[in-house]
Amino acid sequence: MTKNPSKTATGSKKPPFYITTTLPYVNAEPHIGFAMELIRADIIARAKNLAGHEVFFNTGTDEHGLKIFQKAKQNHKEPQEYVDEAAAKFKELLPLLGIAENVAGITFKFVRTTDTDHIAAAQEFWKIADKNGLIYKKNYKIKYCVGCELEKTESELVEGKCPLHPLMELEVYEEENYFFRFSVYQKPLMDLYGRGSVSGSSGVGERRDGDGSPVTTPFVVPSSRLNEIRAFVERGLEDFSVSRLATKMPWGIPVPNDPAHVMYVWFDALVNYISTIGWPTDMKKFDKWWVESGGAVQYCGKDNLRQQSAMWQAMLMAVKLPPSKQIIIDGFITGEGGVKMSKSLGNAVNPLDIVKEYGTDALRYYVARELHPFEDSAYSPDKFKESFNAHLANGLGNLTSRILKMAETNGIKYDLVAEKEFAESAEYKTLLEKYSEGLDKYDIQQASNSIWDLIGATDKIVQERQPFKKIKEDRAGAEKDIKELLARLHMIGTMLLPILPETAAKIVGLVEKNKMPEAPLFMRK
RNA sequence: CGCGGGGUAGGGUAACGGUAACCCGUCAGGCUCAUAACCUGAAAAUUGCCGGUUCGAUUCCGGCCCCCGCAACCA
Repeated sequence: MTKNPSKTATGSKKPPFYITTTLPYVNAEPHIGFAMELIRADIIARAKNLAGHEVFFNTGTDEHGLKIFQKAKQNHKEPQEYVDEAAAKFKELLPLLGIAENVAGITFKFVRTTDTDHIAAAQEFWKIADKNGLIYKKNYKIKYCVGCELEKTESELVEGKCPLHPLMELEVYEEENYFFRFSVYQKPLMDLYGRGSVSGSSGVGERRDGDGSPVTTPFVVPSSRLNEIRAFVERGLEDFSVSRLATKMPWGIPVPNDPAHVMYVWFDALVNYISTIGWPTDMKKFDKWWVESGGAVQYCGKDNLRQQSAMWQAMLMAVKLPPSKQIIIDGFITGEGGVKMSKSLGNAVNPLDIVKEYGTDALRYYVARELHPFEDSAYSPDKFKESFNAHLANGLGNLTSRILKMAETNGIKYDLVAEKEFAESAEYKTLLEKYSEGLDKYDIQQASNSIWDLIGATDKIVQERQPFKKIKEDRAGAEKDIKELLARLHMIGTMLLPILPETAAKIVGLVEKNKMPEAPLFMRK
């Protein structure tokens, strides 16, 4: 088997591919950050599917825990009622973002941590980890600020005091909790990070893709995040609490054989990555999507680095399951000037407002090309509008109009001979390499840039060869030019398929039917 | 000395030892197939500060200043 999917011989089966987002916690409205994560995962899912892989695409909602319990109470609702409504809201987002819910070859799943099969899976997971000796009970010191009437974590304290009530002594009491033996996984985790990394490959038990080829990209992408988690694990790990007293916080999955405790939400939520693909009841399905595929590619924000790349991996080891395939870390979307987005600052952006004004593909374009694939990026309405006008209206949309107008009025049709010729050109090969390499590295911006390189080069050709003028004295020459332009446009549409599915399908369709768009693809704003 | 990332034209980014590149915006010219779109050209950066290594540093080393995450049970 070859490592490069594009080199796989026709007919040989490509391994299944599994990609997932994190499950957003439903204590707040869907925000732009989650929309971004979903769009990116969707682009990768579609691209893999188009490249011939069968794809499983998972997303959903995380619905247990104290914050949700409190939020439900605030709204005078039962927790279940509250999360049902919240989950529905997140689900509504999917079609507006153009998520591949109904695409042939992509199995889409929206998992909720309150689903009965997820609850059963989380309990089974706990039982196995417990049986393997990785869960134990111990007294846990709680620091309680009487002033706030709240428990305080170490990170909330300033010099050992509650910053809001620095004159009051914290009450300390002990509570029995279950703990996970995270500490024993320091070495195994370091090994995991070492393997498959570009530089420090150990050569032993390398991570393998479903077809047996070694995974050559780092376990955590980008590699700066891999360094970060490595440094964190290297400093030593402490066991972490994985339960809460049900009397204090009943909204969670009951701990097996101990109804006095519920699972801590992280422990519960992370299991979704395998419960969603049938573990532990449908092991055939699980094997396909977790074992044959080489595990999940997990998109998450940088605040999730530890949970995804350390805690979850250790948990998998505790139940003797193979690790995830890769963790892809996103940056955050910030407001203008890199200021954190927040409701209180009033600079939070609702993805639905953008979709309403500009359309689904415009938002997808912005995420794909204007946001840094791994670092923080600033969003501003002005920037959005500028890039929309420059690249979607003036760039892609206008190019489509001008080429199809020439083709339609002169009755010149797209044909495969011209397309084949262009596909064999050095120009196209270079672009395609940039495009595929970008997608392989999860650098969606690079992949998108290659398409806009082609758009720019094609605009230039129209200007230089002037087929609209040439047609008057040299019909054959102009026809050849226009056929090449049509081939180029067709190629642009094809490359755009995973990124702007709706627009891409439209372009491909128009070229094949030799029809000029009835209305501009993107109206200048 | 907690850990990590970063400071490059008006804005956003790239290059990472050898004339500082790209996109947006601005200005001038060209074209008329196209969505006042498109093409060409120009202006615009002493690459955070100070010192060192080097024939030569944005790029390597040391120090300093500033910004942004994280610092574990916060989902």
